[in-house]
Amino acid sequence: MEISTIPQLFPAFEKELQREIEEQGEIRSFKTDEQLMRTGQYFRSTMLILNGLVKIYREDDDGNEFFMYYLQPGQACALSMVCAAEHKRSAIMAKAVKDTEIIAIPLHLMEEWMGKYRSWSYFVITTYRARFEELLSTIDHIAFRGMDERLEFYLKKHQETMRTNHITINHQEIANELNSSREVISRLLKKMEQFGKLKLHRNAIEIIQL
Amino acid sequence: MEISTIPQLFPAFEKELQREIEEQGEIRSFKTDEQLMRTGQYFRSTMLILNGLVKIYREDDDGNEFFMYYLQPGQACALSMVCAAEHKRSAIMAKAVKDTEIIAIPLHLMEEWMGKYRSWSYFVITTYRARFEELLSTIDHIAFRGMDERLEFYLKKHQETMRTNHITINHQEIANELNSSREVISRLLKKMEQFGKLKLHRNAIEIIQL
DNA sequence: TCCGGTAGGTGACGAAGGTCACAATAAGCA
DNA sequence: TGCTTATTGTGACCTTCGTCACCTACCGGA
Repeated sequence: MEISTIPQLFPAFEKELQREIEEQGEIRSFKTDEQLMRTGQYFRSTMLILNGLVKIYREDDDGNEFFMYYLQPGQACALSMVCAAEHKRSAIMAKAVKDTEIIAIPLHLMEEWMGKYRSWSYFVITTYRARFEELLSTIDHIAFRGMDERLEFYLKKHQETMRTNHITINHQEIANELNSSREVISRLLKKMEQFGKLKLHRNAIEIIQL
Repeated sequence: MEISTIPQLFPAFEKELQREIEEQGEIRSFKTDEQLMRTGQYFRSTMLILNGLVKIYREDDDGNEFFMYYLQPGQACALSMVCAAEHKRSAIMAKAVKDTEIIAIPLHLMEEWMGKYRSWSYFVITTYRARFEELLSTIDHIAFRGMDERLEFYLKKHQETMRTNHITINHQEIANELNSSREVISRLLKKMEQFGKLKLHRNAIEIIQL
């Protein structure tokens, strides 16, 4: 795993802020598939992604998990900001999809820096903005689109984020993330294969043309 | 319409900021059912609600409108902040449901105040937070719940926001806002009436017990 | 090589919800 | 009062999607 430094990942931050992050932030590591946070958990810190890759899910009471968006190195979890600040339970679940390192910023620093560093308050706002857009786009899909379009969008996102046409995943997992069922996903994938959009393998999907 | 002053609506703002808003903001009035912003429009300002009531919708390409949440006096449109700052087209539509007055803050002031007034940057972040939560709850409903639950939630929200058990609306409009069809809504409402949850009238619904 | 486990394929069926056609009311107005 | 229009009610039918049952293909280890 390549080590990325704070200055590299957050070049817009003031030198002083970068130093504070390095000194006061607590680095935590997660293995692939490990959960960074669980639904119902309380937050006492917000987290910046250093390296790896994280997926953010919404869960309902029955444990269904619904994939919302990816978090990449250099990004922060907007939800952890919301929850930390409001002393509320987390309403989402975050899972590492690669081995991942994050740096945790305690709540009191987060607040303090808001007044102290312009680049920090700008970063926080930009983070909200970006996630806001993602959520809107998610709403679009589930409100207006059918499962076929949503599946295609899901694969496209995966392809772009992982920068590969070879997706290692099984149908059941996709079904979980789209809050659907394995059979439905299998059928739709088969149809897409017939249209020449992709090729199906065991435990893997090869994207041809979406 | 009662006139609410800036200090009354935004008591947390510094005196100086309140004065700037009064001096530099541009007050605009909208009649009931008038659109405050349309999908595809560019923003050059953000808007604070002074009085009245605003509904925020997401629209798709075919003109279907999907109700997301209410904005009340003292609140701001988070989306207008996003869009204004990113020079992006609006992805949402806002409609006055009562006669409404807003005060428009030009983009450059919005940015300037971020550094100048702590209460302003706090306000902006709180606004994002609140809308973020609304969106998450919206996603929950459309991802995990059936139309029956969503209809009930919709009526509950209306009841709470308007502080009345007498809702003046027809079935077609509800269907539009939930991205469903009139017949489905009529059937579900009828069922709810049979359960004693409400009473149906022409152009109106009387809520008994939700 | 055999066997068990996992992944994927398929048909049958049902529920939810969208669509169409048309009937029944009620409100408004000439 | 009678006509017109907007609103609501209803049955038939279709599509999408979830579920169940069961089958097939493949992989990996004993």
